[in-house]
Amino acid sequence: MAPLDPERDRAILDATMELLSEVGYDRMTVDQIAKRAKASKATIYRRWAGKPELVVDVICRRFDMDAPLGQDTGSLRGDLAAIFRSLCEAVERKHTLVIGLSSTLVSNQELARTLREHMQAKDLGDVKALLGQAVERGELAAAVDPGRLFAVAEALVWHRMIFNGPPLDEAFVAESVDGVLLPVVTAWAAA
Amino acid sequence: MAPLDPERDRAILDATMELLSEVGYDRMTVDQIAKRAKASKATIYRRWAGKPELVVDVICRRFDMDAPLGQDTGSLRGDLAAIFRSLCEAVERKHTLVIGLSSTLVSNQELARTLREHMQAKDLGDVKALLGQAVERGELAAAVDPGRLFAVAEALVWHRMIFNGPPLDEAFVAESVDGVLLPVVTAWAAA
Amino acid sequence: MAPLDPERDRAILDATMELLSEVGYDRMTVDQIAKRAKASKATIYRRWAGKPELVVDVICRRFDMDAPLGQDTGSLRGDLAAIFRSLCEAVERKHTLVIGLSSTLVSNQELARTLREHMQAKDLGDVKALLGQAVERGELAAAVDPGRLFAVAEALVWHRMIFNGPPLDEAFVAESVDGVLLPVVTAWAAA
Amino acid sequence: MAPLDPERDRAILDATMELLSEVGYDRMTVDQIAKRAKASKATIYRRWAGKPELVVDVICRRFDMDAPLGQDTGSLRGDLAAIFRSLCEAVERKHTLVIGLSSTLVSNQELARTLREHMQAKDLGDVKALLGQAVERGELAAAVDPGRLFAVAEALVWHRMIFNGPPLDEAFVAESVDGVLLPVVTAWAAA
DNA sequence: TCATAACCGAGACGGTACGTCGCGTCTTACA
DNA sequence: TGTAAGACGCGACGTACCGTCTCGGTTATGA
Repeated sequence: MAPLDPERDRAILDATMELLSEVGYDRMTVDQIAKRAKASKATIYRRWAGKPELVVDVICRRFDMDAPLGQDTGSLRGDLAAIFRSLCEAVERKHTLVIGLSSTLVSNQELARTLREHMQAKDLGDVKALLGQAVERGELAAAVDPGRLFAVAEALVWHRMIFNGPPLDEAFVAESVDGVLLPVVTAWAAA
Repeated sequence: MAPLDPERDRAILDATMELLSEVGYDRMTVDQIAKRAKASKATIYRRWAGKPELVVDVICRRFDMDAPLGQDTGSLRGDLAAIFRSLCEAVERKHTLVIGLSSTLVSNQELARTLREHMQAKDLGDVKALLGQAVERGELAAAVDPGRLFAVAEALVWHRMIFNGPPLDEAFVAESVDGVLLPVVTAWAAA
Repeated sequence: MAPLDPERDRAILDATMELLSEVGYDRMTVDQIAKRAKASKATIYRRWAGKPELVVDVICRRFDMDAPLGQDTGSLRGDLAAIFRSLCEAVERKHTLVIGLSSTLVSNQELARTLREHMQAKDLGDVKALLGQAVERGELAAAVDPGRLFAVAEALVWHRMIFNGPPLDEAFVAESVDGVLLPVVTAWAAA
Repeated sequence: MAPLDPERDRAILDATMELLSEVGYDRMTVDQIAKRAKASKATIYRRWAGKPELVVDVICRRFDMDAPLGQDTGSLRGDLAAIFRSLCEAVERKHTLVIGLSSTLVSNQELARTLREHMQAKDLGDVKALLGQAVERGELAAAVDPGRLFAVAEALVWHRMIFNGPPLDEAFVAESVDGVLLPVVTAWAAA
């Protein structure tokens, strides 16, 4: 057992994940994590330098698990709405974690960068596919950069989440898709 | 001296402002604030309900001090760029403070709303003016909601700040104005 | 309340005293003390550097409270037995405290000396009186040093307590008085 | 190598001995012992039930190394003084260890008895011999119990050590032998 | 000769207590 | 009455030590 037992890693990360969702970052206690993971605090602190680092690790490892978010609905607007709705759900699930970390991120650029890297990643395949289908259907004049579009969508969702808070309802989806994403993507394709 | 001495308000707010910039929200202590302001903690807690509320107040009061951000540049694009650039600067100056607060904002919608109200306050007059001038110049088919536009701009800036970090350079301004703000505002005016 | 509240001192010292008697030094916890004294650990650590120092303080303050131990029984043997029995009881009450401290005493000569000073003190008035009465009754040829006699008695009691442990029964009293104290005091008087 | 390697015993006991002298019982750590002995904690706990037991064992083994303490000086007083002086030296060498153990001894009578058995072991032969010689020389009326006498001597030495601290000088030896041991042993022989 | 078994070092583990720190409340003395 | 000073209860933090355990590696018999 000399090397740190990966089984304990998992138990601790799981417990942390659960507690983050249940009580939030601030009210989550290291003792609670230890108790729920049937671990001791020493075991936790042997792996992570502190509570923020542990939570960052949780987020990093869990962020790639997103279910695929694209569904072919037959129209560009429908596809965009689907993907935007799915993004809302993902953010709504994780915003407690990320928000709770933000103050740490400011003072620890290392962690911030690591976290950012794990927050982007994939999904873009789906976005690219739906944009391609829109071109085929004649809804778009040309292909556009899926990453650039996704970034705008992400910006809208996080902004809403941070400044207005949950919930992210259907009206917000409609407003965002019709008011921003469709105009923007249309303009890009026309350029 | 019966009413709360406004001189103490200022000293406390100043001390808080300084410390926020120096050590960040988490590492800033109420005792530190009291000591630097040569005040007692009682004096602080007689005015604000707690550390987050105090900091929100700091931000609210400082946000109104923004230099006017609209300059008539003669073109819609120029005006939008100017206002966007000014927003970037404001966020760049304050992002440490706001980021440090975000975890509180999520769990305290009251504060979040208050903060948001103070963050847009005066800006909208300028935005509305520049949009009006664009209509007069024939660059826009109709007036559009300045708040809605400002929200999109804000989303882009904060997203960039949180996910990519500083700095916010001129390329980002151009990309945002040409790629998002102009298409969006044109679409809205055409609707 | 600015200076350390003496009322809290008392509550903490009392709680410590009780717990020492109930569970002993090793099993006594600072949290237990705090809880029983309805105090916080911070309040305790603001006054004492640590658990050993607190307990030494308890002993120092409580050690002088010994009830007078001499009763005139009409014979030297009876008086010696009474005083020896009373010493046994005192030691039996305090041995947990003193024993529990001994390892600390070794590494902290300062504390050790302080403790020693508080462990001797008075009582000798009673011992002197009974020895005087014995001279008057003709049981002793001359007066003897009460301190020297008390030291021998103390040695016997502590030795028994440390090496054999409790209880200190009547057989031990008889053996000590008849086998050591009486021969010794007789020899001293005859010299 | 099936039986527990005696070489490891020695290394561990030596390390324990050194550390006891250097930092005292409380601040001595099992991990420290293991590291200094280049052993693992498992190896230690395979041999001893715990830290106190290990230390008791250290003392027990070192106590038997005492140089023989009886020397025939030709007189009872001289013999008693010699043996008492030798006891003083032994205690002075070991008092740090024994003092450090006393709290354990109180709560663990088993260990206390074991320790006590090892502490008197061989000595009594010498004591018995010197008492016998005194009878032969006509200095004593009858044989007396050597264990009982040794217990009194031990009590005096430990009491002095605990309550007055080192050093144990020649004045103390004279006072003890002439003031206590001789009167006591004479009284016992006359009974 | 090789396998079986016991030892060994290393060090992770659960648990418990420690002593520290920060928040928000409260009390006192002064102006 | 408002203020400066600072003690207080509370509770989380991160550390240290104990005694147990699991892991490979090595040595020493006995099949």
